Amino acid sequence: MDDVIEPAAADFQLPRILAALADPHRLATVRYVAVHGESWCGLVMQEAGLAMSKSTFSHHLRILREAGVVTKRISGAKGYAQLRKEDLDSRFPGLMDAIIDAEVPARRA
Amino acid sequence: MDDVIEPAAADFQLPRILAALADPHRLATVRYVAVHGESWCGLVMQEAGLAMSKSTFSHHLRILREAGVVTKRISGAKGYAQLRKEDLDSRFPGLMDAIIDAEVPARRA
DNA sequence: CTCGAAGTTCGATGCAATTCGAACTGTACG
DNA sequence: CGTACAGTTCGAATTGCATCGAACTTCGAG
Repeated sequence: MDDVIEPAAADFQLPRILAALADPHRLATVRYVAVHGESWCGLVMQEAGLAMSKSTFSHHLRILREAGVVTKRISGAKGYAQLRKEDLDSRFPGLMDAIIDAEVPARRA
Repeated sequence: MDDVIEPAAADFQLPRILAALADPHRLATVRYVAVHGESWCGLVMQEAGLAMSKSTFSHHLRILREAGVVTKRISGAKGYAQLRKEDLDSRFPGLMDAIIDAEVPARRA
């Protein structure tokens, strides 16, 4: 069921990581787990303002995992996503900090 | 003829910039001008190892310009591309440095 | 065991990106 | 002026991406 490959840090590919982060939904997801640490996927969807179906979110999370940006841990029926900050920093120092700390354009409620 | 919009730094959109950099060809282009400074487009195509038609390169350069990553200057019949380093740094400090300084995977000749 | 919650997978669909060649515009140079 | 060079634009073909609903698995709670 879970044959998603989460690559080792040595196998990270910059274009793939950038592509994973280039989608606004995925960027919001990454920002959320960057700030809140390991988070339950359901909460991420709610709190990160992602209006999409479960299957679509699952798809996006897969992209992030296969690029090496996040890991997923399963506990019971729930899944928890976490940013692979150390691995990312080891391969691309400063990249995630720059992206996470970037000024977020004001979003009107 | 040249109605490509090069956005002001204040209008930069992170997802768009990341998407522009996510393509290996465009990433190689950016890296080249980052190292060599303002460069003639023809040279960039040759030296950056881009095996593509002129029209395709023109397309990629447009993506980079519209995202705000590079500027183009026309001198006579030739065009010269330059990285908008200051503008990029002002909006996303550390981002371009991280990307430019990233270890490039060895490419076998 | 049964039910609901949590996720994944599977088509299908619609949209966007990449690529090319051909035709065009404009510059430089004999 | 005519030729070659530099680059853009325009379809057209191919491919990939985002999205959804439906069906399925798995876990936890009764």
